Amino acid sequence: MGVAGPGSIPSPELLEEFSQFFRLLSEPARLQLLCHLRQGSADVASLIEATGFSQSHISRQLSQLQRAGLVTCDRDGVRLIYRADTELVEELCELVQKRMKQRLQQQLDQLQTA
Amino acid sequence: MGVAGPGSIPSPELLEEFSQFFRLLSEPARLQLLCHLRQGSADVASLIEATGFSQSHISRQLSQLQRAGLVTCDRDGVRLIYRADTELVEELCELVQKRMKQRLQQQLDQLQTA
DNA sequence: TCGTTGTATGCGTGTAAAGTCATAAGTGCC
DNA sequence: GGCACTTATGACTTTACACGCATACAACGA
Repeated sequence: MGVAGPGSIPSPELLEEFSQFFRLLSEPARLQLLCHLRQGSADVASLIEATGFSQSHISRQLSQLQRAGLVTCDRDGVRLIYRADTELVEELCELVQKRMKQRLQQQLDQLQTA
Repeated sequence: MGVAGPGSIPSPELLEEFSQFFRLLSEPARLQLLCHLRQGSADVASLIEATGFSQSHISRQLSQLQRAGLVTCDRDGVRLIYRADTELVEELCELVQKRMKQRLQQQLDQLQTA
């Protein structure tokens, strides 16, 4: 039994929530930020340095991730130190990656048997 | 050790692939189609009936899902019977849902202790 | 309090993708 | 062959959002 019992369709609201979450991860910039934060907390300056994005862009993306609880921040004087809770994201990415590998392997097998 | 070794950032290409996959799930319409197909294979007519979307829209969404391997189809005469490989999607959604519950529970606890 | 530094936000632009309509392309039946 | 039916696709409009610039806001130090 999964997200909803077989035979039932999730409500539009729930579908919307799921899609909103996945939308967060559908932007390379946000995934990139999460990846950087995966290596440890970082202040905004270093994220700008690492990604090349503008300060305003990074600020917006981080606030989105923060709303979803994927990121938190503590103040260090004036600057903010961001930290990512990447456990979930890593699990999700691993599942997807596993699937990607499977698919590529299948395509490879098809080419070799042909 | 996760998607990439700690200390390394996934390549832009890999980030792009991940984000493309998540983008597929970031659209309620596509999630909805997957949910319907989760209950068993279905032809396009029934999907139109169930969702209210136009035929062309459904066709496009299904072709996107098909490219990603989340959906396959067999011919039955003129019409196409679609089938979903929803195992991955269900696992992903369960992880996300687990997280949603945690977050809501935390917020609830905060309200109750306050 | 004022200046400095760091972060958030209003505004504008550009682009990607949703969604519809009309129509082409494919499939089976006569 | 032609005809009915199902799916795919080109053209189009509309909407959502990334992204940067300028600027407002917040926090610290002199």
